[in-house]
Amino acid sequence: MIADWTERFQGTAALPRSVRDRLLKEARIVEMPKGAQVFGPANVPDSLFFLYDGRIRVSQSSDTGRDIVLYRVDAGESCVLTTACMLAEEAYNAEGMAETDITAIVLPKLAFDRLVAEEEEFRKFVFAAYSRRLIDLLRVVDDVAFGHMDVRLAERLLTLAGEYKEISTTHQQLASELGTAREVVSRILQDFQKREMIAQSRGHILLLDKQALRERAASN
Amino acid sequence: MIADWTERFQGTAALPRSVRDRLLKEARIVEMPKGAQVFGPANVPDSLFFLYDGRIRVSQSSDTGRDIVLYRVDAGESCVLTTACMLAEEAYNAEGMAETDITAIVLPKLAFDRLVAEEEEFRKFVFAAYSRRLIDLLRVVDDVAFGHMDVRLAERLLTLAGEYKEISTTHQQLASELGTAREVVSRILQDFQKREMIAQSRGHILLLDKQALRERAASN
DNA sequence: GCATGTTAAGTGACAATGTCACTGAACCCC
DNA sequence: GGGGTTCAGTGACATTGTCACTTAACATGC
Repeated sequence: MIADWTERFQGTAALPRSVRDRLLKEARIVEMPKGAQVFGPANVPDSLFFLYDGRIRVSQSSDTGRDIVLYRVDAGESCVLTTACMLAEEAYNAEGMAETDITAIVLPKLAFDRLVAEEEEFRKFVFAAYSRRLIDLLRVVDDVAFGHMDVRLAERLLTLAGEYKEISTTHQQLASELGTAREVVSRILQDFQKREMIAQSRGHILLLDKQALRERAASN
Repeated sequence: MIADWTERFQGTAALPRSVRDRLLKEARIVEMPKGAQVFGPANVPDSLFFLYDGRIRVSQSSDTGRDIVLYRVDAGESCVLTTACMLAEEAYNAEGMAETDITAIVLPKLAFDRLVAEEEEFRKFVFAAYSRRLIDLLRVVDDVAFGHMDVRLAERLLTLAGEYKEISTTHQQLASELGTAREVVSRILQDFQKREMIAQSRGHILLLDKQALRERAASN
């Protein structure tokens, strides 16, 4: 159980005790299992989403069946794309998917609006969240429009591995990260393998030479 | 001279007279000639930008010299990317360029913040502006990652022409719209020409068969 | 007029990426 | 251990990106 989730968010931790107590009453705590769709074209929420724990992957699908990951929402962040979707009339096809089991705080639209009006700290938090996502998307556009696939893949491998050396993922999943086709990922990974930067087995990739990958990720 | 610019914007026209009068005092009116850089990496504004008249093209540049247009800001809209840029620490490389002579209203950050706090109408306007841009960027990502160049080019030709039949632009400029290379645009336009969808002369494109272009733009 | 420089557009070769249809390999489960 | 399923490898080809170059259109000064 969660004692006081308002501790967890930069935008709420700085608020006066009275406001936070009100929030605790008004918000709902939601848990979802890994793999659940948090939001999507058929499932547009009407509230603000704070991610208390876990990670959400926000991706976009083409009608030809290819996917691309736009960004990830980590614990402590809010997911503003949902609020954007509320306002948008147009059809769009972004979806949020729970990448781990998640715990989220759902704040009704009305409470959200009042909070934005009354609390400067919270306002800053919300605008920062929007800005953060705009910047994230600028980065995606830059990568997709101008980046080379081997560079992007090297970069993504390092990100996904974090401090570890092994990644459990399929070529198809990597392709869906980058918005490309599986065959392209296979080709590039084979090249990486030939250069002994990685080793592969079904569903697993071992990063043998992170330094070389970092160099590749920084090149071009 | 502008009599009362608050008439012009959805977010300000609905405000009480007293608030609008205060705005008229606090905001500054700025004019810029066609071709001027409204904002950019070296020129980050610290205020909210309302575009009163004209049009701004927001584009992103790669370090290899290619460009892509992200969206356009029309009269009556605000440009929130500037506010996003304020908050972002990271280097980004989007720039806003006056596509016509423009007249803009510059609202100091402080006045902006107070307005967001006090006026629900204005708040709605600001959030709608953010959402609009997020959606625009989603569209760009979708196009670049999954769209075919001939389709995108046909679409862009129709948009740029509007109700007219002729466009005055170079292949290079079209390439910079779409984030591709001039040679690619030349190739595709030659194909369109062969099919008698367009006619070309140096610096000009005549749309002969808009219907065919629309079909191409809708295909794939 | 004409020479000259500049910008726009065309061209061919090649590399990188996307698409398709298929094969082979690893894993799962009974 | 057989049979189905998912994952990865392969070759052919289409599209797009890159490079180095040529040709054409326009602008300017004489």
